[in-house]
Amino acid sequence: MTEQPKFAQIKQHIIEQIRAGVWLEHQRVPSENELSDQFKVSRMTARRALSELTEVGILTRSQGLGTFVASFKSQSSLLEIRNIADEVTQRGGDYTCMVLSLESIFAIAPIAIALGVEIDSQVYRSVIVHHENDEPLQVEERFVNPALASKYLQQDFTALTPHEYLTQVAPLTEARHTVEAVMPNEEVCQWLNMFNEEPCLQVIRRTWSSQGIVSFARLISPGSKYRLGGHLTFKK
Amino acid sequence: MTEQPKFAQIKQHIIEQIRAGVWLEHQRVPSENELSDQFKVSRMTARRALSELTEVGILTRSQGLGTFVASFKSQSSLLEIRNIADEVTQRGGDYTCMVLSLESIFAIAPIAIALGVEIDSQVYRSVIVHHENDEPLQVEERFVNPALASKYLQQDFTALTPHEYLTQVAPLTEARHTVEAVMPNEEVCQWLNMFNEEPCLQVIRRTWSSQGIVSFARLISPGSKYRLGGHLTFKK
DNA sequence: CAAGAATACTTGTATATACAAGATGACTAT
DNA sequence: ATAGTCATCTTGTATATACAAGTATTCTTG
Repeated sequence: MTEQPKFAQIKQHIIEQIRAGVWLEHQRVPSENELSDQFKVSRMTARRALSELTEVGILTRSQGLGTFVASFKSQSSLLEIRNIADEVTQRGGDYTCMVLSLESIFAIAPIAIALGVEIDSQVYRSVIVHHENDEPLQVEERFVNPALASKYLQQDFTALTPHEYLTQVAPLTEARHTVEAVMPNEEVCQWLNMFNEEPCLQVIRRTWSSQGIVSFARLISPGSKYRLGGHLTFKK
Repeated sequence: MTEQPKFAQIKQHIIEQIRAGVWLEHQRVPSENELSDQFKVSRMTARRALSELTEVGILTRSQGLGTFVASFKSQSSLLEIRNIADEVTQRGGDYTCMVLSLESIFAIAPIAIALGVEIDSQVYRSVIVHHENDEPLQVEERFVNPALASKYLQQDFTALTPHEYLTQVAPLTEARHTVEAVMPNEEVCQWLNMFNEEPCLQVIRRTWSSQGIVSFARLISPGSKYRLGGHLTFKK
């Protein structure tokens, strides 16, 4: 093998198809036999490509059925900022949300840069407060690149969270986030219904699709009500 | 195969040896041929066990040399609270630390429970402030189970961080942490040399070895100086 | 003694083959 | 028409074999 090994070439080909949006979430990918025909390799080699991509969570397989593109959700593993609606209902809470703002604005410099668009161009902005048992739990301020989600302003986010909607219209390929402790400003205090000042956990998250930066979100929660958890272990 | 497949049995055997502390960090594990002799399987089957454990970060392999138990560090992947000394030096900063306290105390209830020992029994406690360029960056208050690290009080933590020392004397098998935003109390303000109040990022971490809970640590950093980052992507 | 070659180990890649087992649709007998 | 069977697809497990390539030791040769 002068260059890359065959199984790696096949892996790369599969990833490219997914990144380019040719094969979408939950869609079937070629079977071991199809791949081995197509790439002129043995079934075991094609199998290796599929298996390794499965192990890192890009594909899922099921005996008798086939191999499928995994949902981006499952990618996330540890530092996933889980869908807050799921998180609340999962622990038996009552989840509601309020859309405080849903508009088109002119991007000031820091937002334009974070979204990779021109300064003063139009971008979409939403402000949503997530509640657990009617108490505000998290405020989500999100800026969206209109080129990649043109119908963002027409959505009903009490039914489908922005993150869920965006993963549908612009399949995610990458996400970065930072976690920090901040003091809420007045606006945030109002949104979260906080009377006395309290430190907040702020997650900043930017998401990419194959066409570019999709959105930039600030998720702010009161330190007393929200924490992130992580868990590492040896057992497989 | 009536029960578990052979490669899974071998994987389990390897994990057990590591959990039990029989095979330590960076130590060699049996080669593919040795395993295939021992378990009466083909080399490919033994290889599969080793490869899969490598892919999840439990082992590392190197052509011509052999297969080794990975360092627990590399386990961590995303939410790893990286060794702060490494983190600072890696970004070109000057790392120093001060040991403010290193003592044996009687465990009050919450600490005893977190460590899984009797209330009022003796536990070790250390308070260390980590500095970057002579500015305090993080305070680490740690409680240690003396049964699993009896010589903890004799260590020089300016040379080897507590986490590094503990992984040596009690190989880690599991870690849990939570991240939250808190307001520092007076003590912490003093430790971190903070004059005006500022929200802090607090990481609580408990670590396990095969013999039980090793330690319980609170890592507190000023929100303005420290953040956690995460990164998810499709490319392998 | 020192430099290089031979060797014996290791992991890495690739193939061909066999059978097991889950899923599905078509076909058949009741 | 419905229930069961069968054929055929899929992935899953397991083996035997071959050669490539990296590492370390030993042996040979100058």
